[in-house]
Amino acid sequence: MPRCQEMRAHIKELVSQALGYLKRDGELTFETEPVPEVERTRSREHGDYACNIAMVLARGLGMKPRDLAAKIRDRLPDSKRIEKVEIAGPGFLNFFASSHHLRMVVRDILRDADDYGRSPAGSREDVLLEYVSANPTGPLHVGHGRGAAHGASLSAILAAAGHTVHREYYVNDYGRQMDILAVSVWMRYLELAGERVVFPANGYRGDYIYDIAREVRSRHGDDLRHNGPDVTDGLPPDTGDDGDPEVFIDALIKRARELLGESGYEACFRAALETMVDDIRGDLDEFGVTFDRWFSERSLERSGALNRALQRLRDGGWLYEKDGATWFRATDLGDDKDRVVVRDNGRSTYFASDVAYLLDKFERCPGTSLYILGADHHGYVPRLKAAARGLGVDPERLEVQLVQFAVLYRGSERVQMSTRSGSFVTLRELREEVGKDAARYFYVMRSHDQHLDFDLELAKSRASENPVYYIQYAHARIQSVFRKLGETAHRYNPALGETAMERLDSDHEQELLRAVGRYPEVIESAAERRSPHMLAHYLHELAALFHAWYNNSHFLVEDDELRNARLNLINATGQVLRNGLALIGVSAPEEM
RNA sequence: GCGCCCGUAGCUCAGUUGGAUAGAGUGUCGGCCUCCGAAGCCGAAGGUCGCAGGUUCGAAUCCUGCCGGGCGCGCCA
Repeated sequence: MPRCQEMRAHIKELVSQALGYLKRDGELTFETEPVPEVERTRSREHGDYACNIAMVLARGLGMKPRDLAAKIRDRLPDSKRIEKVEIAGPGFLNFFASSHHLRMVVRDILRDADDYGRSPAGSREDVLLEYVSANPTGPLHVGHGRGAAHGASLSAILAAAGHTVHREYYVNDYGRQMDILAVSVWMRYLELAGERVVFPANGYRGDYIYDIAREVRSRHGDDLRHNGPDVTDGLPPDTGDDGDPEVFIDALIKRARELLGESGYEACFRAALETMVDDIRGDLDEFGVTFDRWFSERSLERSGALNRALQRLRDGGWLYEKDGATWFRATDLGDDKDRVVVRDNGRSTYFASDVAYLLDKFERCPGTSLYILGADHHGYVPRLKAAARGLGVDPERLEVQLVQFAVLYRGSERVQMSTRSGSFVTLRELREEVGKDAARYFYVMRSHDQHLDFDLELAKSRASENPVYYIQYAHARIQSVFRKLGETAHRYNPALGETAMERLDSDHEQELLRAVGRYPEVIESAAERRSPHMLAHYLHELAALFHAWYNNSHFLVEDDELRNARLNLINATGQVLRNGLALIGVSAPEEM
């Protein structure tokens, strides 16, 4: 158990005991046992921890808060971890940590090392996170990047806080878009084979389609080749006055299935799907974003999960037939309209798959199922909640986190994001330009429900204005001090430093001690609020405290005790920076 | 029209679920390298927390109504 959590629990216990004494002696009476809340203070002058119990209870007891606070303080048991307790402001009890406590914090960090700040695995509920889940119809773009960075960072933070985490990518390999992709590949294949065919207006036009087509050609030769006229004759017009690209592409898909047969069509389809999923997986791997499972939408039908989910809704009386389709009575469950689950052509909808996947998640994960969605999907939330209710699952177990868009800037100039204009749009290009570390940090440095202005120039800057370099530089500087130490006659002696921790009495040192001790609370809080940006901010703050101290005083002094005490503190600081950066997928360089 | 999100320093944003004198970065201005990495530090200036009510010991935070911005309302995925 991290010491700071113990500290808060410790103070709560002290206050509870004091209240108990007051009650026993008949000085106070409560109807229900009060539960004290203890929080970190904002500024040093208010001590380290504050308790507002006197303000909460004063009214019911007909007392002035400060008077009550004084009574409580007088009965607080002694603790070697508390230096003093003051009454301040409207009635706060301010607790000042003793130097003994601060010494323990550094010792714990150095002892726990990479595990400092981590709670025991499995000590909290299971959480299944689904993130990215972009359609495998093209490369990931910078919009997906934020969801990926957010999901990966949050997963790591939740795991560090003791949750058992399941990370999943839902592969939409079932719908019409995939058919359009398959046909796009086939059309390029025909083009490469020398057939004269006009590419459909609604097809996927990216160069990667040619790559896949070439792959199909090298594997199947001319086996999938058909004459141009056979492919397009008799189809409705694609473009022009009475053309309709939507109608055309559907007809083309039908024609492709007829001409190619099951196995030929499947060849194009599988080549397209596998290439795209591999590409996305590789892209995310390089971004430090990984998954425990890539969940195939198609598998829901094959495994019977789809029918099982629909049957469950039917059993609950939530399905009805109308206009040849099967509808889900979502309006009775909080949604604003009923939803089709099986179309009049007999094919199930995307939403039906979602219901089945949702049920599957609930069955596999006993805790919370967390969706990380782009903000443009917020309209989807009520129907997911309705689905949970319809399945007979507590909708509280379904949690949705909406991630707002990222807007790219080059300096003050906004980067137009258009596939057509060719101005860069893929995540891969972003990584290549600014690097993985900067991209990961920038994506999570703002609250997920806030729009993000992503400045490419700033992300590439190698100066303190760039928060990533600023934090990494603090870490590199710390390692540099130890390298420098190696060039002197002195050797680092942590045990000696530990006996002299009370020598760290300057404001800079005290602030830094407080900050490194706060780290486990930051993890806990960031996990609870599902807010990786809290960690990003904390790391910047920690780096700032270090830089200020570094510029203010010298570490490699002649005094053996003081030098080793200071080395202990910067060693602990480096450890915390490393641990925190690891959670948001940013490296902690030894030198820069 | 209905629904969701957002309005905090010139700009970009925090604000520990209702606490103390609202904080960082950046920009502007002024300082600091004979010294462990100046990729850094110190200081100054900068605010009607969109507006108006309400809730209470206490509101940037919760409630209501406006104003302004973004997004969503398919038998698409």
